[in-house]
Amino acid sequence: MPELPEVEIVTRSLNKLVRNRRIRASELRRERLAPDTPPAEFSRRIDGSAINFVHRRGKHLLFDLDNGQTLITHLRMSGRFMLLPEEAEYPKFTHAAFHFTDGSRLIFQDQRHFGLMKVTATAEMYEAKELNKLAPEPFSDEFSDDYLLRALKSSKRSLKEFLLDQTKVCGLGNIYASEAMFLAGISPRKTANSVSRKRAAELRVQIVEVLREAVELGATLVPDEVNIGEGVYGNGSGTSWRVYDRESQPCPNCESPIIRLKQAGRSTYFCRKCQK
DNA sequence: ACCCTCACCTGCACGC
DNA sequence: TGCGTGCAGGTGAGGG
Repeated sequence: MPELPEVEIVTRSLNKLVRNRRIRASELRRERLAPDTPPAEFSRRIDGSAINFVHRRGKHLLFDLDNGQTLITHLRMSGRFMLLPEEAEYPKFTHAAFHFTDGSRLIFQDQRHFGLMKVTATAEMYEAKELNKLAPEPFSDEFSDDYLLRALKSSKRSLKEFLLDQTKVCGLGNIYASEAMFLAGISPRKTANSVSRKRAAELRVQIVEVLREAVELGATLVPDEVNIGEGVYGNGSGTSWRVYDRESQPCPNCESPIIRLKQAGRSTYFCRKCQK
């Protein structure tokens, strides 16, 4: 389910729901969920600790524990956390479970099995391969016009592919990449290094804006306390995208039909008239 | 570097 | 009803 805004909402929800709860026992039920942390080690590094704080880096969720360890999680396409009462059965595709001392359980459920976890020392977590190459956070000062322009100039790929590269811009996925390019009026087919300084500045503004808007919409939803982050995409009430998933529908600006194309095997949506 | 395809999985919507 | 096809919000690997 995740691009940056959804992960941000999940992070906030988890902080409200499980911060300070103590994990009596953890269960890595599917080993390949955490290829770098075998089940016995997984439990040894987690069990008995309390969750100090949950934060986010790019699309990764980070659970800081009070024993100096951090659980790094990526939801990929279909991963989700659920907070289950003591008596509830595990849903299908439950790949990890965290049993709290109060009897409740946080479980990680992932139909498509793409999600990933890893336990690392908190002090070293930003050196982990999952995090050490990520681009600056879009909401930080580091994500400046100069940064983006320089990154763009370093790449000959299409702008769409550039925006999906988490080492160049982090947090965008297939939906918000299309949305940001539409708002900035730039064609997804343009080469990254052909974007002018002026348009790069506009693109930066729109990337931040599209993400900020989505976080805000997500934050207005009544949180589902079992299925954490449920309904966050499309602000819970059907799609609200301007161009994404709107092939052949009228452009919100000029009414000409939205085009769908394939780039690197993935759908891109844009308006031929408004995006040059 | 780049580009492309495939792989990892399941489920759903569609057309026949 | 069933069956095949293509698609899905993410990424990493491997080959050219």
